[in-house]
Amino acid sequence: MAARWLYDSLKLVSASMPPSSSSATRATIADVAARAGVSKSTVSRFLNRRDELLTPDIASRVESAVKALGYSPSPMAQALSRGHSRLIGLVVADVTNPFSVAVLRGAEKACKEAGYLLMLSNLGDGGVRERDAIEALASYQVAGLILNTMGRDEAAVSAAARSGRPVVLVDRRHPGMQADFVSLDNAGAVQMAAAHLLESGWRDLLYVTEPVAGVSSRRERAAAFRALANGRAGMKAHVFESTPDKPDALVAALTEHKGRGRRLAVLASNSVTTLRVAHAVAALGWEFGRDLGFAGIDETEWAPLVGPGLTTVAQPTDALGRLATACLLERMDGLDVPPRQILLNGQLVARRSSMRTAS
Amino acid sequence: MAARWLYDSLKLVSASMPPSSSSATRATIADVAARAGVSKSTVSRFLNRRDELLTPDIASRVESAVKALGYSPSPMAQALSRGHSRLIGLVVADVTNPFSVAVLRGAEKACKEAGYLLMLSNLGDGGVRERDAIEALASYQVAGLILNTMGRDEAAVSAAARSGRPVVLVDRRHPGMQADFVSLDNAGAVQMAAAHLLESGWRDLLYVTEPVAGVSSRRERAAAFRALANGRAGMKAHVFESTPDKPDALVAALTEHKGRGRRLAVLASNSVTTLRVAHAVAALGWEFGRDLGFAGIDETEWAPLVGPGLTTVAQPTDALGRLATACLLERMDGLDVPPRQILLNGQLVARRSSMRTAS
DNA sequence: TTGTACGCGTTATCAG
DNA sequence: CTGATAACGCGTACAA
Repeated sequence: MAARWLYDSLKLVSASMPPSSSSATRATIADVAARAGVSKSTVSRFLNRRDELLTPDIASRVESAVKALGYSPSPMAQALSRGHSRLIGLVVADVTNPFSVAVLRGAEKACKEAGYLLMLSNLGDGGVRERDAIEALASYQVAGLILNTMGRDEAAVSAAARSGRPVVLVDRRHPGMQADFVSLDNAGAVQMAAAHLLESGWRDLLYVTEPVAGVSSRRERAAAFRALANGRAGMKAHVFESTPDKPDALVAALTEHKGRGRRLAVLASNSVTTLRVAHAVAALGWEFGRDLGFAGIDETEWAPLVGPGLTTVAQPTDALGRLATACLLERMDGLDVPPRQILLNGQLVARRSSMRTAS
Repeated sequence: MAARWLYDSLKLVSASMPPSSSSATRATIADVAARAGVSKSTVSRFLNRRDELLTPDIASRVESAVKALGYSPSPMAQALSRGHSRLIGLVVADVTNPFSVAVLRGAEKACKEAGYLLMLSNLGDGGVRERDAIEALASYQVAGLILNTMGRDEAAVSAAARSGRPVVLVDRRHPGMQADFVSLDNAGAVQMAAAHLLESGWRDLLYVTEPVAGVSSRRERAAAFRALANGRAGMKAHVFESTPDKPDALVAALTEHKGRGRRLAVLASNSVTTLRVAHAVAALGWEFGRDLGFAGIDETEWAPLVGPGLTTVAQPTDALGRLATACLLERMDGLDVPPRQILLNGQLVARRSSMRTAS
């Protein structure tokens, strides 16, 4: 009875308000119900499951009430009620990395198209652990998680599992995590770049990578390079792990390997190492194509502008982002198959850094 | 009475569950209350307003219950109840722009430190209007909005106002929007760069910008350049609006202005135009420092690597992002002063593109 | 087909 | 100082 009274009073209040008054507070489902002279459930049903038969009369009344009030449901309340929101959590190891941003961009587009919003969590160098990021996101009842992380945090795996939400990994695998995986075909990309360098006449290849420990994509690319090196005769191949703190080491490695022959080319693991190599080459006063061959994974807007132009393998970043989202959406939709693996091909963008110039 | 019965049964249920059982569903405040043998209100008070005196005994009981259950409140439910979430909405015109990403990074850090999460909305080229983005974010009860947008959408202003949340504008003003504004000191940056070029011996300055229509930062920078040009005698100054679709126009403009004298330098409005100019220069076979002086706003990781190194004015992107969030936090905290304007100084990074080389 | 009543997890207002 | 109870806005069995 008390509830009944309250309901009626609500009805009066909202009915006595000017139709499209810009009241400080947004219209609720109760307002719509009152204005249409029906119950909240009817409005809810009309909004969610239109297929369920509704009396045409009532349906149109609700419809016009919704329109008149400019009503749109509160995602928060929906999330609380349904147990999950229309939010997708994205954990990125480093938003500074152009690759991550490009993927992010693709994912954001796909999310928006599907009516989802993106919650972003960046694990800068700062202390925030992957596990915490995942839990923070999960506490917002995200519908799913896209992870592009360091991949070392063991606790992250359990946190992700505990969240009970579908997860998709991008670029970096996470041992033991039950999730779809979307990535560049790393081995293929490395082979493509290396083959291109060899065909262009370079004989000694130096693979420059960030420390591979713990990061699957780095490990896979380096492994592919090594495998390749073993396969071919008459080619020298070395791997150098570069760290940001001591650029001199890279310069030293470059000069050392160059000394052995006149056909040294560098294969850089990604845009970060590409940058380092370019710096080292500048410091040495060398020129790409003449003193050193070069190809690197990751296309960037500046690749054409450095030296004579840098040869790269472009990743399909947009597709990666979109596919990751697509996987998630399928899982949310109930798809129940074993973890999938989606590998996309890179595309070689040949520029002059890989072309041998008269010396 | 019915409620009482329900409450007791709940107590039993949760009490009969293994303490740290990984139940599928997270612990709620009711679970904690039951375990501690107190009411939900008490737990809530303990969590939110510890200052209100609590009996030590009860406090410790609640504390241990919280710990035992690994309880943490549901932000969703809190938002529903409080009327606002611990979410901050960020609308970016173009995540592809490194400047935006850098700001985003600073903002994300500051948010995380303050216990807020970032909801991202990118307005790619795609049809999504600013207004829709703001409304989508607002519907999630965001505590505040950081806007770095095109600034043309009139509807956005009203949408932001209607949201009732504090707003801070970054880099781009929005006419009529009641909000704090955080940005580079555009006039100062342009003056700094121009002065540097003139001091370095360049006499004819060409300012290259994206179309200024509707974007405040572009307009302000261009205006500053024009003002400067009027002030100094013996210096020629022109403005060129570059569009992405026809790069030839830029090449033409460059050759045209160069024809008039031998001391032409370009001042690029941001990293986007810098890229375009670099492409044009490459196409012309010119060399920075010898055939053309150059300075551009926006420091990038590749600036040192293009040609002899590009002179730039670095924006304090991280500070911009942090300050924007700080403004927001203050407003959320109730600060009620007229819209503020925070202008930060750029920093000149002199490289060889601005140094005249023997020709 | 439509309405009632309750639950989702918190906070806040009041009694006690 | 603590506890019952009503919101917050919505979805949904269940009843009618």
